[in-house]
Amino acid sequence: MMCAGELHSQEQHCCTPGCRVHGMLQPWLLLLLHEGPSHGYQLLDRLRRDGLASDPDPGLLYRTLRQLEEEGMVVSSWDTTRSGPARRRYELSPEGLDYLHAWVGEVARVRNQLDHFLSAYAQSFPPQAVNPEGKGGD
Amino acid sequence: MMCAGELHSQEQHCCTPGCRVHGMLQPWLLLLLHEGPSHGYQLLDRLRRDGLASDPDPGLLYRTLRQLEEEGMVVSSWDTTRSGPARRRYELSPEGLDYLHAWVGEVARVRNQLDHFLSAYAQSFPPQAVNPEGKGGD
DNA sequence: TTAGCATATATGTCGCCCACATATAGGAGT
DNA sequence: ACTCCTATATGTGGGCGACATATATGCTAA
Repeated sequence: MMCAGELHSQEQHCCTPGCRVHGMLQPWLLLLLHEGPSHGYQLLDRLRRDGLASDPDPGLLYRTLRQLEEEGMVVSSWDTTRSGPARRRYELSPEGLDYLHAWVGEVARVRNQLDHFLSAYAQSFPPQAVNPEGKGGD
Repeated sequence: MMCAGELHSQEQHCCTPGCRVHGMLQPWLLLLLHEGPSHGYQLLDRLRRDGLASDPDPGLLYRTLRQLEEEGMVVSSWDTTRSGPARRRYELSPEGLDYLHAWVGEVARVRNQLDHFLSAYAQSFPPQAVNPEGKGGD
């Protein structure tokens, strides 16, 4: 995690100003649900193991699922077949599938923007440039 | 820009929920300032032409520059040598240069995360997979 | 029995970044 | 005077993430 403040002072307990994947929870949930219906806690586990860099916040996850439901991207139903607390079973809707596809375009675009930045940086700081012309790099 | 709501209802005047480059204004400013001192309005122009996908918000830009100054990443001074309104000349500090380098690592990490998502998506939706085994894809 | 733990869902609060609107001011052209 | 361009700055509101906390079910150990 990085934050301008952290280079010269303490914390700022929150949300890492600076770069991070913002809003990637939604597409990850849509993608995981495309593989089959699931419930919040399980999605949390799958994200922990496979998806996001750091532990997704349960609060955010459940809020995001409810939001996706409000928007019609997923459909939920209570599942009380198993013992233990009732769980909400989420299922991807056709709209949700469309949304997932649309998301991918956005993500690819963002990735290209990051590439663009990294290229621009690489131009300003040529990696190990041993240049025969003798022009100074930095 | 994309927003779940936009697929089935109207607007939400603000901030594109969904994916976007979050917090990339800072590293872009640091990178541009590495090429030489500049002032806000000029940075805005350079970003418009070269950097970010969409017009950066002037308000955000000036706020970000002041924030970077508070954090010691840039140093500013008034420039009244030219006619017209006074302008603040921003210059990258050594700390700012360190910060830029740190940023690049973050950006690369995020890019890898986006790649990871795109790969996972590609696995779920194999591109044009004409599979000889005859197994249904979707 | 009751205390603790894992499972499972949910809300409160705060901070950051972004979008959009607006304010201020100097200088140039009409 | 009025408008436009340059240039900097603040107000306001929203979305998402981080962290804390509340709730309830069921199992197990003391």
